[in-house]
Amino acid sequence: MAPTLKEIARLSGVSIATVSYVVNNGPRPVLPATREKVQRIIDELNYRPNAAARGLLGKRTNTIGVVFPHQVQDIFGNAYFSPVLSGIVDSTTVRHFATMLFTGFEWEEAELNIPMYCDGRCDGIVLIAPPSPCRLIAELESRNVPLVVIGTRPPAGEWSVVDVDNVEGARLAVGHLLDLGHRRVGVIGSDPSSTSWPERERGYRLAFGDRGLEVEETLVVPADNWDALDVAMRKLLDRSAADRPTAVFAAQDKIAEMVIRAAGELGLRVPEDMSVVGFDDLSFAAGLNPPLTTIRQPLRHVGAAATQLLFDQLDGVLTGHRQILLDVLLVQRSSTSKPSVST
Amino acid sequence: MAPTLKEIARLSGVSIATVSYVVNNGPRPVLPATREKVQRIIDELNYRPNAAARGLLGKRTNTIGVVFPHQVQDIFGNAYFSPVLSGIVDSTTVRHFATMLFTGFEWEEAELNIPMYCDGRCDGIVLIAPPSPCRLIAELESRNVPLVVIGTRPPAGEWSVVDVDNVEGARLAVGHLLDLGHRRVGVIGSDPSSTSWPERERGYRLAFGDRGLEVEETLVVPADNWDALDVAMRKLLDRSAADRPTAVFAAQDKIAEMVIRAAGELGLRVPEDMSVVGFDDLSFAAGLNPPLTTIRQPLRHVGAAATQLLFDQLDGVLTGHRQILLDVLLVQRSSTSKPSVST
DNA sequence: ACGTTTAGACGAAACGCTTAGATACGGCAA
DNA sequence: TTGCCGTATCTAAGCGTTTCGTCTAAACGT
Repeated sequence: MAPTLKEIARLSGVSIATVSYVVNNGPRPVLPATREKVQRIIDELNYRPNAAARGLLGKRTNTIGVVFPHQVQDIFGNAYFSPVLSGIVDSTTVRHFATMLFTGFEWEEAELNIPMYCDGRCDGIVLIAPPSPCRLIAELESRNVPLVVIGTRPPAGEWSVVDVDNVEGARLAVGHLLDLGHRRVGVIGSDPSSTSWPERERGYRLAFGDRGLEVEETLVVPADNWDALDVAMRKLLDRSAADRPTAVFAAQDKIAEMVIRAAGELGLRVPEDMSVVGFDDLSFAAGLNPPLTTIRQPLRHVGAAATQLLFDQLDGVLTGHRQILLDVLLVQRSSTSKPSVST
Repeated sequence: MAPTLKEIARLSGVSIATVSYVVNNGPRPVLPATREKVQRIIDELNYRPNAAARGLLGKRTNTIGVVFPHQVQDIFGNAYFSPVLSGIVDSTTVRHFATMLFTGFEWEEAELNIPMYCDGRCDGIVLIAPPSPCRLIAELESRNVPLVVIGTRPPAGEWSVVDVDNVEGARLAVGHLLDLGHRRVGVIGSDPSSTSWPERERGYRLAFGDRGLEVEETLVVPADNWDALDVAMRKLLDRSAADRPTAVFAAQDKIAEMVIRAAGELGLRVPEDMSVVGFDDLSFAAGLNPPLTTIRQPLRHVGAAATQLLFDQLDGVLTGHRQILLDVLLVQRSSTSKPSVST
């Protein structure tokens, strides 16, 4: 059985208060001789203060919770979640915090029951990509649980958030296509469960505006949900050569993959007949055929920044909410080229 | 702030003991009328019992810890760890347990300091692939922390373990090669930090024995460590055509990948000039060129079984240690074929 | 009508820790 | 000598639970 303060106190002939002072270095002075005597016993018994008892005092548990309320088969194979979590764990480990994982459940389940990360085992929560209007966030805030959200922006600064600069990323991606000489640039996207799609669409429009060009509205093809994507894609690609876009900005790498496949089925070569740009730079993007030009998100950094923000909140360095937007990078591979002259 | 038992008791006009009985359904009877009254207040305030306080009573914290004491860049990209963890999290979530993650540190660090998963925040620990003689395991056992180890077998049943049947897997892999008609079958392996290599070598020998064949000792090439692998590989492959094995069993997929590359550099085609079998069936194996014939480990299942074993221990269903060996599967892809007749 | 059982509720101890308040004691100035 | 102060230590309260022992009053058997 694990030794306790009382045990140490008994063995070293002092009170438990004194032992506590030794363990925590103060806040009261301890005679060096006493300190050393107590420390020896502590080392001998491999004593570790009980986290539950400490937590009970309203003190820190040195634990943060990571909540990813989605059901995916192999969650850790998930190309988005995995590097983000990696960034989080790195940061917490450095500070000798533990990371608690809550995942594998449906979102509704978490909304309904007050979930277990509200029961005081965590000092704070990192919530990854929750749907946007969200009772859970309100609940956590009302219980004063320090909270940082990744990827879901608040309508009006109601919570702290770390996200990637979606607008700028899309602007970069589409700008790249326009600068290559493309004019008929389509965009296809969908992501009802997150705030990223509208922003990426905005970036698309900005890229045109930057260059004094007009957006051709028939080339903007949002899909209400993931299933509607196939239909949307046909709508965009299955046209006469004149109507067809010469380049497509897919708002996610996964969609880009589908676009490339669909193009192939229609007998279009990428990039000769059609350029494709993605967004995310998930791990599979470089392995596509052709390797995908895309926007790289600094996902590990997103995780690290969120953790840091949470720590700042815990330390009281930061009060109120803060929004952090991380920069994004255009990665040029082989799925984009100048439009063929035959246009 | 989160509501407490006392708060609920005050609001519903009963004692905290009664509220506790309501929350936990017994073990003492409560008048239905009282129960309902209390329950209403509980629902209203979204009360959740404080985990720390419960933990303090020597009761359950409903948390298990997962320890993976290795430093990898993208730990969740790790093809072994990721599915195992996935299996663990699935199982814990079903039982409404939380999963605590300890990783990102060097093994020595964990050995030295008594690490934080010994401080009572977890009901039990799943330890993934620790090095074999291991102070930490002893420490945990001495503190009566329920423990299940994945992948590292105890010399003599000192701890509970879940592992894949390495012997049988290697036997299957090598048997496959022998049954194809290969006789000069090499084996190359290394994994000083785990117990799997010796077992896989044993399976290799058994496959020969099963068929009344003799092992050619010059074709058995262990490497002391990961760096020595390159040398070992040359030793095995860089020979005259007559001396060279016509097939190689690589004790890990990663090694198989290296073997295929090395073969290419020597001008050997796989499988025409040399067959290669791996072990693990990590996610990249199917994507190799050629797609790798290998032994599939049921990794998610390993995680799930370990968790179940831990739960059994927690429930007192199981006392003492238990060893679970999971079955393994030969996955035939294109890196193996009959030996060319020109032999 | 009496003691005995039982259902239902309460009071309080205990879990291991932190910390504010109390105490003991030696040294110093008056 | 007395009083005061600072230092080192101790005592004890309290964190939010669970649970055991106790208490009350109604139900029971005789």
